[in-house]
Amino acid sequence: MPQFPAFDVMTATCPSRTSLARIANKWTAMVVIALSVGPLRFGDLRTSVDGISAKVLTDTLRDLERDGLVTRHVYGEVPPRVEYELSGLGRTLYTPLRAIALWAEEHFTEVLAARESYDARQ
Amino acid sequence: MPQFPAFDVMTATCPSRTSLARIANKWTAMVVIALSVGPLRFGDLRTSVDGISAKVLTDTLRDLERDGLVTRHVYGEVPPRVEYELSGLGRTLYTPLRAIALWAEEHFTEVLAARESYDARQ
DNA sequence: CCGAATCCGTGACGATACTG
DNA sequence: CAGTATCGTCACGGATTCGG
Repeated sequence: MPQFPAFDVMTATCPSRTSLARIANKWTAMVVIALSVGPLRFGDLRTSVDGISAKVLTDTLRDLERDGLVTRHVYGEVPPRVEYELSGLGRTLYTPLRAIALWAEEHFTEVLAARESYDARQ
Repeated sequence: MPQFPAFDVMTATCPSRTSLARIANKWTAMVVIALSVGPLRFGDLRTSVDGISAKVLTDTLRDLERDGLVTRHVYGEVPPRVEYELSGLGRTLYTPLRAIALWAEEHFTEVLAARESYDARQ
């Protein structure tokens, strides 16, 4: 087990908590991963991130835009066209998020098995 | 930007979503990181993860135990002593989680700056 | 048709008090 | 010391409706 030096995330006063909180929600990771292929418009994101509702996708994108992770381009067309793209900062987030997603894909069978045996024990 | 092949996390039916959801909450990452140094008892965890309440810590530990990420050892002593330890599976989760925490610590200034300028714009 | 705004329920989160 | 019990709040997330 590694040693860790200045553990700022662990102290409640440190503002790094706020950027950790941004990631700690249901959809952020998937949206960022979906955008990692390049700019996508709203509708494509909606089908790419399976199961997300329109409202939640808008909220997630607003938050990501507010935190400088995503940029938003509106084209004055009919029908309307809005594209979302990862910023430079957003791209730095992609690698660790992808690692989390890979972990989830690799280990979910073990997680489900552990859960089952835990529930059976009660 | 990289290509991704079989993107199971992105499909709503895939059970890997459930293990992704485990990480998508406020405290899991910090608790796992705190436990990465070795076994800790409840009280030490409580002070290590600054700001967490007893109830929420218990809930988080229960969930982690249920999913096989943490083991719980009760020593029949007075006063009671309970130690929590990362399982093998839990240790595989540490690396990606630590990467996320590092990202948060490295980039929170940029995030806060972006947020400020976004809010000023409204 | 595409994207945004409105309403609303649930559940995570948190404070406090209490028990073995 | 290591939790439980109870209650309150609030924001996340979902169905629906609106706008252009």
